[in-house]
Amino acid sequence: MSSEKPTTRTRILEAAWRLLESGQAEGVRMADIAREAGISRQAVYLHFPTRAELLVATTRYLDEVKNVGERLAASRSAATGVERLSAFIEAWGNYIPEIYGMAKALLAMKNTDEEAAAAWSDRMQAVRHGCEAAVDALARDGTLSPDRSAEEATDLLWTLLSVRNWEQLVHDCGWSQGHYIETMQELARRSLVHDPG
Amino acid sequence: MSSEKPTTRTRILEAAWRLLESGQAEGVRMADIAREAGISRQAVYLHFPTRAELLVATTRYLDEVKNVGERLAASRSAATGVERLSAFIEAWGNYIPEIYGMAKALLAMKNTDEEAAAAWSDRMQAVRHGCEAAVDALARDGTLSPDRSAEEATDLLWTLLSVRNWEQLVHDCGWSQGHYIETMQELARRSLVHDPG
DNA sequence: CTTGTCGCTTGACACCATGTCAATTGACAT
DNA sequence: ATGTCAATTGACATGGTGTCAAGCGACAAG
Repeated sequence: MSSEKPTTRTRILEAAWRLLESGQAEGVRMADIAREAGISRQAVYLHFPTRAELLVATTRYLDEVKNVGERLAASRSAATGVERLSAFIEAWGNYIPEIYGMAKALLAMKNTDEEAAAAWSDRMQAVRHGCEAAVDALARDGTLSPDRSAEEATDLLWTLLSVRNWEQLVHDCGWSQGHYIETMQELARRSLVHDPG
Repeated sequence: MSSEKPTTRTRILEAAWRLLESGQAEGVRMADIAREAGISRQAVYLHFPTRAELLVATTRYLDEVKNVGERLAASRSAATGVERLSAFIEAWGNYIPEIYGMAKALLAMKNTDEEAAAAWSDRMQAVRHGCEAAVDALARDGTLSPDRSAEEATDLLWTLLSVRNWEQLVHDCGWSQGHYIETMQELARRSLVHDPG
């Protein structure tokens, strides 16, 4: 029942995803997406009023298909705050490369498009909540570094785990994904956890 | 002799700077800059062939006027590696807000314009060299964290001190400039320095 | 005083991507 | 047959960048 008849809408979303995923985020025009989906440029506008809304919808589609929620299950079920922190970093850190194409496109639109900015901010707030939950777990254990408030710690962790930082370390500096994850885990531990051991 | 007759070129650069500095980085068009400089739009093109080259020139002009080199003098003359690290973070961290308008505009163009990307990368490499020098000073003192190579440490420090991270903490999270500096210094110490204390 | 040229102006225009509009086609249902 | 729905075709408006050509005023040199 699932792969019977992909609707045009879905074909557009998958086309957008495919193009964005494979580099050149900035070069993806409405006409390109239409061609990739095998329909006319105007047909795209019948389904999505603006480029921004198409990108936003693609983001949601990705989240649905990739099931972000499930990914974070491990981090929620961790026994201690420290373990939870590490699990969260691993889960989110490994999700970044999968959404990187999308993220880049959305990030680029953020400058000019109000809605794209709102959409991105929305996604990032979700990540921030994950950070907050991890920090709260530390606080409950009494392992949160004493010279940092929960909010500050959340801000810091959230910033540390930004897509931009991932991009810089993995793409620009050539770090492996594994090394990125390990280093972020260690960095978070050293900067947020009291007496990290 | 200095403020006798500002050349048109200089007036363009100052106009661009003024507009970029005061927010709305994305909304600064060639026509706006021309109007601000009190000349015709086409005159701008007589001095700068493209928008990208104008932005790049403005960046260089800013660096010249603000004299970045001098700012880092304090960090170079620090006695210990740890002091040097802190001084460098303070110097660069306090420079960021002054170039933020420019940076934002250049960063936005990076996606589409080859030359803007190159110019930005160039500026950031300069910052990276500063990071490298600080890390090397730690290594010479024997205070560089043993489980990190000099290059890794440089990558990490450089990423930590990115304009994007400053933007997120100070703008999005509402941190004060002072708090940003202190936290970055502490974070760098905790993650790069062996037995920080 | 004329001639040249330099820096700038004016205005028209090409280009390109987004988004709009209107008329048309083809499939499917009733 | 008729209606409707999704999609097509092609024309067009908009907004910003960058190009081009003609003209103009000031200043220098013959």
